[in-house]
This record gives sequence, structure tokens and C-alpha cells, in this order.
Amino acid sequence: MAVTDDKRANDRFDPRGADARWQARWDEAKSFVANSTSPKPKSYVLEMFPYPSGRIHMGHVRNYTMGDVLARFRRMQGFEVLHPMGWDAFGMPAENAAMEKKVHPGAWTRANIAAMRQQLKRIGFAIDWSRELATCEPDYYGHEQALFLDLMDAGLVYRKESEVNWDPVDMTVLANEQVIDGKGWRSGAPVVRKKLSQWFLKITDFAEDLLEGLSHLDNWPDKVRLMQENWIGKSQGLQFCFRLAGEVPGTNACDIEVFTTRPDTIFGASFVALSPGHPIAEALAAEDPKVAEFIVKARAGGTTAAEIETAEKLGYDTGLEVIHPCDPSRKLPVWIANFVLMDYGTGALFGVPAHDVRDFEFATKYKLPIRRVVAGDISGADGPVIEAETGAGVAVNSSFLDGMTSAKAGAEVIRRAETAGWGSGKTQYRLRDWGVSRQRYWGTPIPIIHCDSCGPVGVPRDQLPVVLPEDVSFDLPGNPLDRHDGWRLVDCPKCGGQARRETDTLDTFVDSSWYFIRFASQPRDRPFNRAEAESWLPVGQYIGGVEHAILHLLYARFWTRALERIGMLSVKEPFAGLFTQGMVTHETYQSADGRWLNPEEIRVSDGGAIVEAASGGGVVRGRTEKMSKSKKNTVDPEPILDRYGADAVRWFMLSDSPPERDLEWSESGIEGAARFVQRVWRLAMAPAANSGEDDALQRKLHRAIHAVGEAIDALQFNKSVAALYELVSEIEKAKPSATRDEAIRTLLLLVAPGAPHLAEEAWARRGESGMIADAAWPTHEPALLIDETVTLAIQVNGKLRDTISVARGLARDEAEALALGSAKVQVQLAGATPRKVIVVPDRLVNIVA
RNA sequence: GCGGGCGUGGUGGAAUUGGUAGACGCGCGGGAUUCAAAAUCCCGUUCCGCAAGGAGUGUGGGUUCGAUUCCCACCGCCCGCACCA
Repeated sequence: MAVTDDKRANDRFDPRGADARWQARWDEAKSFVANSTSPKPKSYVLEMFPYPSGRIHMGHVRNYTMGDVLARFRRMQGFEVLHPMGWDAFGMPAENAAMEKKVHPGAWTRANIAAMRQQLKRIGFAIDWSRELATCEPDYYGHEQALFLDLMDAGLVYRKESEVNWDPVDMTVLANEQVIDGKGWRSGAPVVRKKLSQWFLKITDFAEDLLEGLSHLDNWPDKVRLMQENWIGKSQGLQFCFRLAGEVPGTNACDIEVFTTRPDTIFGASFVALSPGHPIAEALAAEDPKVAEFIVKARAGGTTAAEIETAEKLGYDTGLEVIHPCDPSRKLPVWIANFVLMDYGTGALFGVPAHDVRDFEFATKYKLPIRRVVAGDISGADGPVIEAETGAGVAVNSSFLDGMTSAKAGAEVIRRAETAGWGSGKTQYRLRDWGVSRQRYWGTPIPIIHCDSCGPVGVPRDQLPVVLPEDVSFDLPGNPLDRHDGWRLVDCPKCGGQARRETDTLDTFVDSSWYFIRFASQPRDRPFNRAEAESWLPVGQYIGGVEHAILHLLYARFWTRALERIGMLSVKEPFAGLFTQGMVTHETYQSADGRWLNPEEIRVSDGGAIVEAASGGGVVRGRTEKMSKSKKNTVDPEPILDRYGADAVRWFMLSDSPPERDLEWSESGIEGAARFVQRVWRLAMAPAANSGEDDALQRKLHRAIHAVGEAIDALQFNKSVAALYELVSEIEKAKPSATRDEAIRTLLLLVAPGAPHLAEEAWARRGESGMIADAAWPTHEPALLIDETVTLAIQVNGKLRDTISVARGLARDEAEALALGSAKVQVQLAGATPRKVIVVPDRLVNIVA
């Protein structure tokens, strides 16, 4: 019996025992606990922390496997590595669960964290669990409240009105996600935009700095930098005031401020449009019920840019007029229009229908003049305008601008405006200040007390944290904090009078804007220890989904800069390297009657068609999409781990797809990965030869060491996997030799970051000392990478006709002579004399006939 | 609507960044081993063609001795758009 068991054990790698055993060993040895005072060079590897939704999904597995491979690789290279994990634990799903399942958001969240932590541990990540944090705990968010007050003291926090999605039936604020087809998700009532007084952070103060900083982020994807650049949206233009031609009822306004990036088109202006939220529009509405009625209509629908910009253009002629600044005899009508955003620029604009798509559409609908002021050249002044012509050209029908290029004309308008004093050149950013107030319970309480005599007052530091009360109920819509008088009603810290706590909580993006600092240093009494934090920061490699390309990454960059400005940190950029990985996708299946089916609910019938396992009914194979609960195409990692073990799952996550692209989950893919794990195991268990040299294998080994290291360094895990497959194949083919023994030993080191349990188990069985997790990464011998012979491609007119094997470094004329001597070339040339011969040394010869 | 990206065999993808298209994996076909199965190993596998040869990287054009790679236009799909995280 025992003999058979031993034999079997050597035959196959058994992850069922090995995974847990090595995870326990790493734990006991504190292998992955990061030492902030280590003399070694430091490397901070971080993946975006998960929202504790309930269970780990394949996207998490892929994300954390990538980071783990890099973290383990860096350790083997001799770095002191910080690779932490935590929980982005505030947010809406917990409140939804509270309403649907009658559980407390805190209980639900903490149970999810416990479950997901166990799941992550099973995958064997090299994580420093001693630094684990959850943003929903007072020992995290209390420090965040202190930082918020620090920013407020520095003048970076202010209060202003802005629009939210308002559900008029539930009388509550909705997230964009909760607005479906313009209606509230629970009440079904049409959503309207409503103004609310909220807290803002002055990210626009840093617009130029955030933009400039992008140019130094060499280890960020170009596309993310470009997206952030466009988001910040720097533009040069003219800001000026239109004088009103008459009185505005109910106000003392005498002008309307506008900004334009196209001052050269100023003579093409045919109307001025106000946002429905503009003070003048609101003043008019107070006097005139028809205006009020229009504004209600214009505010229908949600607040998202996509919704506003695709909605039908609606306008209302106020009857007011403004005077054209360059031609006092011209008067322009003032409209209120639903496509003008109060949050952009000044909340008002002048419309140039001939040269702006939106203005053209609006002018056509409301029969406003369309006047050409830009043409290809001066002779095109009278050309009809069929559609908006948004390009640059030459100014026409524009008085003193006629004949100037668009750029010159724009500069001239700004010059005249500045000289005459009616406007000035201005740099404008599309970036808006960050509204951080959320009318929700499950978030960081904003540490403010509102006093009728003193206004908003910061909670004194010695009273932090402002702890979120847990005794709340979710039987009514809205924020339960508003109804919790025991918590809400407090004395004013300044005057001692009766006052109220701020019941809004912070945007969860605030929580994720500094967690990487807290990971690096977590004293009890402060948000972080400066010197310790700076010893780790910036994060060397940050890995996460591309969906965070703008918001999270921009907010974190801002927050770090804000801390730098107020003197708390001397780090500006939080993430030196960024990598955005693709999603994990899977086929979708639908039954004949349209129900989505889980992959487990289907089977392949005898005929090869897929059918519903329970009923045998027909199944339609749908598109391959991101795994989602609604499409039921998720694959739970847990049973896969049970069946194949951690290393096979990890290996599959690294194989095939380039990490920045989507990875399609497939059963055959995981089986291929599991097979590879066993192949390596068999090699590792093979008896040693102990003698003999194999030069060819030696070269291949060193080539693999080089290729695998380069690929991991560049986060091209699929390529490192392919290089390892090749190496394994070469070792398998090689005859026993001491070189081969060494190659197998090295192979284990090379697979260790990706398949650590297998590597440890094999390492120990082979009698190596210590853990492979602590072993050094192998180095390659550069001389062994170069082959002495190369294959030259022989082309005729760019088409491959022959290949010849020659010594490396063959002279150009010799290569040319050999190529011309090729029989296949002779046939192609058919006696003709080549017109030209191109020789790329050691690569190809192209004969142009 | 605005911004960003992607498109290569049956399939996931590779291609030293302008130089032999299809590495490596999956699948499939054939064979070996086995009482049998599992597991494992070997050979083949872009398409058309018996072959010689020809075609081929979403489509159409361009630059070049040479284009998957650079440029222009188009088609399709995906992501983000400030309260999902």
C-alpha cells in the first residue's frame, strides 16, 4: 500500500495537499511581510483593491495573479516587496443588500470580506496580510476625515450648488446607475435634475499640474494618458460679457458671461443660450410661469453627459437681447437651452450655427440665422452652409477679420477685446471640481457640523473619528442618517449652540484616493508616517481595470498632489507604473424562451449541439461577453480551484491572452494549464543524470531565462508562458545530462512566480535548501543568446523565394552573391538583370527585378 | 453626442517594433503505448491546388525594395463620460 502511494505521489503533483501546506509555510515564515526598514531596494506592487461584493470572481483572480507574479519575481530579484491587500468597502451595493435582504450594510460587507479573504488565500498570493485594511472601519475612515479637514484648512474644500438626479416620488437622490431610461429604478417615476448644496474639492486648482505631470508618466499606457489629457481638456479662448439690451425682470443683472474656444467665429453668433440652471434663467422663471414650465421640461432626465447630449434639443426664447460686442448695432436673442451645462464654463454660450454641430441643429430647429463666417478662402463667403463646418479656414463676413486665418482672427478678437476692455484671453479646462457629497448612509461621514450661527464647522480633531452609527433602518427611502436624531443633533463646537451633523457621506472615490499611502504606513494616531510612506511610494506597478483610467486614477493623483501641497508628503505622483488589464469573458447561453443559462446548466448533446442539461431543450450560443450576473455567464473560481488547484488556475490566467486584452474563460484552457503543471512535475521528479554536457540545451536554457525575465518585467505574461512551454519541450527532448539536470532546476525557478505551490513542492522534493520563494532569480549568460548561424530570407520583389543558412555577420556582398546564386532566384529572374539588391545583414536579401 | 481602444488560421494569440506572417497553447486528424481506459508520447494541421504555384493579417486606397506594423477613408465590436466600483 505505502509503496503504491509513494509511487503515485511522485507521479503526479497533488495540489489538494500541497496548496494549503505551502500557504501555511509562507504564513508561518512571514515570507511576504514587508519590512519598511529593510536595507534592500524597495518595490511596491499594487493591484486595485476589490469591492467586497460577496465572492471572488475571475476578474479578481486574473488581476491579482498578475500582480502576484510581479511581486514574487521582484522578491526573487532581491527587492523588499510591498504587496498588500484591502477592501474598498463602502458603497451602494451594501445598502441595496440591506433593503433587499434586510441585513445591515456593515454585517453584509464584513461577512463578504471574510469570505473573499478566505478565497484569495486559497490562491496562494504573496500578500502582506498584516497590512490588510477595510475602508468601512473607523481606523481607516477616521484618518480620512482628518485629511479632509486638513484639505479644508488649506482652502481646498468648499460648498456649492450642483445638480443631482432626483426621484420625485421616493424623494431621494439617485446614482446614475439607478436611473434607467430616465426613470427611477424603484419608483419608476421620471427623474429630474435638482440643485443641491454639496461639498467640493478643488481639483481644478491642480488642472495644469495634473496635465503636465502626465508627460512624465513614462510607464503608463499612452491611451490612459491621452484619456486623462482629454478629460482635463485644456483649451485657449476668449471669455467676455455680452451687455444686455434691456432690463432682466427680477434681477439687477446687466450682462451674460460666456467663454468660447472659437473667438474667430464671433461674427457668426446668432443667439446666446443659457443653461436652465443659470441665475438669469432662474430669475426669469420666478417671474414668468411659462419660463418656469420650460425649465421643468428642460430638467427632465438624468445628469449624465451622455443623456444630456443625446436628448432632443429644446429651447425657449426669453425675449431678452444682448448687444454684439464687435457691432453694437447687432442684437442677439437670449434663449434657454437644455443642452447647456451649468457645470461647464459659465453656464452660458453664444451659438454659431454655421460652425458648430450642436448650434446648427438648434438653429435649424428654431429657425435662427445661420451665417457663414469661415470659408476655405475669401471667395467662399457666399457659399451655402449645408451642415456645420467645424474646421479652420479663413474668416469671411466678419468685418475687420475678413481674410485672416482662423488662428489669426481668433488672436485678433482677443487683442481687441482686451484693448477695449470687454473681454480677455483665457485658458479654460474642461475638468470640473470634484463633488464629494453623497446623500447615502454607507460611506465615510463628512466631519462637519452645521450651526445656524457659525455656519459649517469642522469637527475638532480630538473628536475624530466621527463614527457612522450602526443602529439605522432601511425601511424608508433616502439616507437613514437624516432620520437619526441621536447622532445628528449635536452642539456646535464653536459656540456651543444647537447644531446638526452633516449627514452626507464622502464619495467612495475619496476612500480609494489614499489607501495606497495607508498600506505603506499605518500608525494608529495619524493617517500615515511620512518617512515610512515615502520609503515605499510611489507605487512601482499599479494594476487594474481600464474602466478606472480616468476617475479613480485622476482623483488619486489629485489627492496625492494636495497632500504634497499642504506639506504632508513629498510625493506628487502616486503610481509610477500603471497597467490596465482586460476583462475575463465567457460565452453566453440562452434557452429558446430567452432565459439566460449558466455554463453549468448546459451540456453538449450526443449530436454535438448544446442543450439545457435539465430539460434537454435547445440552447442558443450567444456572444462572448464580460462575465456578469445578469447574463449568467460567470464561472465561480472556487470549484475550479477545488478541481485543478491554485497553480493551474493561476497559470491559465497568465496564458494565451495578452494581459491588456480580454481573456476568454474556457474549460480546455484550464485543462491545458493543469497539464503543464504535471509536465513540469514529471521533469522535476525525473532521476538526475549527474554528468554530461549539452551545449544546445544550455543555449536554449539561457535564452529562456532571458525571455521569461524580460516578459515578466514588461508584464507580458502570455509571452513568458510561451517561452516556458518551449523550454519544457526542449528539456523533454534532450538526452539526460548534467546540463539537463541544471535546466530542470532552473525551470523550477522560472515557473516559481506563476506556479509557486508546484515550485515549492518540487524544490523540497529535490532536496534543495530553503523555500523557492526566497531563492534568487537565475541570471543568463549574454554570450549564449547569440547563434553563430542565422537564416537569411531571400526575397524577389519583396516575396520570399528561398532561405539560406549562413554564418552570423556575413558581409553584404557575400550575402548578395549567395542570394543571386539561389536556384529559386534564378527561376524567378528568368535571365533578367536585377535592378537593385537590398541587403539587411543577418536578416534578408531582397532582389528587385 | 463627445473621448479612447480593438480587429491576424477552426480557436486564444505570436511576430525582435518596417524585414521569413501564424511562435506557443487549445481544438482537430493520424500513429505509438495499453487487455481496456485514463494519462503520456510522436507526426500533421492558414486557405485554394494532385503538383508547380497562387492568395492571405476587418474593407478600400496610399507611402515603401519590402506593410500585421506607417498614413487616409470606411465597416464592425468594446470601454469611459464626472453619484456603479
